[in-house]
Amino acid sequence: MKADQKTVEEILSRGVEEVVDRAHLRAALASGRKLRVKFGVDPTSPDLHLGHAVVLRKLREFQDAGHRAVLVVGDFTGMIGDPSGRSETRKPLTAAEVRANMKSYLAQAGKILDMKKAEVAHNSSWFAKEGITEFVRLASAGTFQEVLHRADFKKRIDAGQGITFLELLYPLFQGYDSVKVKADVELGGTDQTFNLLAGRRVQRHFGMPEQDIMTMPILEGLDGVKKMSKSIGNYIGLADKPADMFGKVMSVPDALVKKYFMLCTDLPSGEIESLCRSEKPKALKERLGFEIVMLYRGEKAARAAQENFEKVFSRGEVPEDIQEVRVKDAKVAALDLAVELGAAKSRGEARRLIEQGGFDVDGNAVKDPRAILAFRGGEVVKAGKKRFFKIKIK
RNA sequence: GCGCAGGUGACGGAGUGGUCAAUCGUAGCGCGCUGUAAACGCGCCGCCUUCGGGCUACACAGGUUCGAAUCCUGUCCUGCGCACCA
Repeated sequence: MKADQKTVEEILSRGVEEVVDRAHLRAALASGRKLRVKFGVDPTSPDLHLGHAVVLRKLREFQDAGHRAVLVVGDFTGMIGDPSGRSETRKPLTAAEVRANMKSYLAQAGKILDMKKAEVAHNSSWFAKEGITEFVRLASAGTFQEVLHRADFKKRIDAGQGITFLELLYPLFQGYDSVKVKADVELGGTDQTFNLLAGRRVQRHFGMPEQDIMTMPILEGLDGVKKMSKSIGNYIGLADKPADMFGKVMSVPDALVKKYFMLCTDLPSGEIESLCRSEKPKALKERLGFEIVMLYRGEKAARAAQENFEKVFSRGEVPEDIQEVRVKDAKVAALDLAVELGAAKSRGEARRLIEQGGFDVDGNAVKDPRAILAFRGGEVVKAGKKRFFKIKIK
């Protein structure tokens, strides 16, 4: 395996926040040696989004350069819960939850990684076996002060919140994974910096060469401020329908478009630069949406998504494929229909939606919750700006 | 274990016997403007309602009172201090 210098530099820089030890990793990449690149998978999230993809895409780059991707499923550490960036103690997962999450996770990761060439390890396979002696040895790999100086712990301490022993130990456990899989490199988001560095320390403690670490920027979600995350709901899921994916990209604040291009598409950096200079924000963002959908769903789906967007949101027409909903009766009160369609969580919310003009049938706003609507089938009901339902009579 | 402080809606955080379904901010939702951007404006934001109102809520369980998120008792949970070094 011969790595040309350009590839090496691309791996080291594109969408990368920090590399430790940079010179060492550069040399390792240039050496032609096949590196073991570790990535820790959080078993709490069954659904992947573009934020996860940032790191996975980097991992894919390593794969393409001939290196070995090693996914470490944190099924054991998942029972502890990574304290990184957390403002409170996490509740542990059960074994069954972890299993179900991982199945779905790995399937989605396959859209980015070459799973045939990847190695998947579960850290329960060693943690469940190790004895207390090994635990004691591990527990002396780091110091208390070190951990307490972490910004996220400091914040919790200042805020008067609790931190459990287990959380304190988390970085060491994760570092131990690096020992067991003999990692040469470990990837993660910048929020993982501390844990990744702990991996180096633990490896040294166990008499092993230290891994290099590489951190990727955290991708902000649709709100443009908070980290993309499922629980906040500001994410673009890899499993989202093409139209949704495209639409969500369009709702990303302009300021983030360039970052998204760099981290979420395959366009060369130079081309991104010139596009950003020449294109208007809207056109630029459409291109971004197209590129992203294409990556996960193919060019055809990307075109369709873009056309659908033009049609529905630029021209205010009805989308192509609307969710068809069977309705029990041909005659229903607007309020009952809104609830039946799932347009609102409660009757009160549905009432509000209707009264405030956010509910219409074939383009005609219905403002009276009690209005009786008669359907023949095929009518299109719109709730808010984005949700459409096609009525089908049973 | 003892002492102190505290547990209020998605979150932050008011309220400390009636006028409290609970001020305010954030988030969210709808409408408007627009490029499903940003900024801004208006409205909404516990559940049900025949729109009169009804019901359930302020950790949990009891109690005092005509009346409690507000007072008392117990339980659970959280933080801080003390308890060893002094």
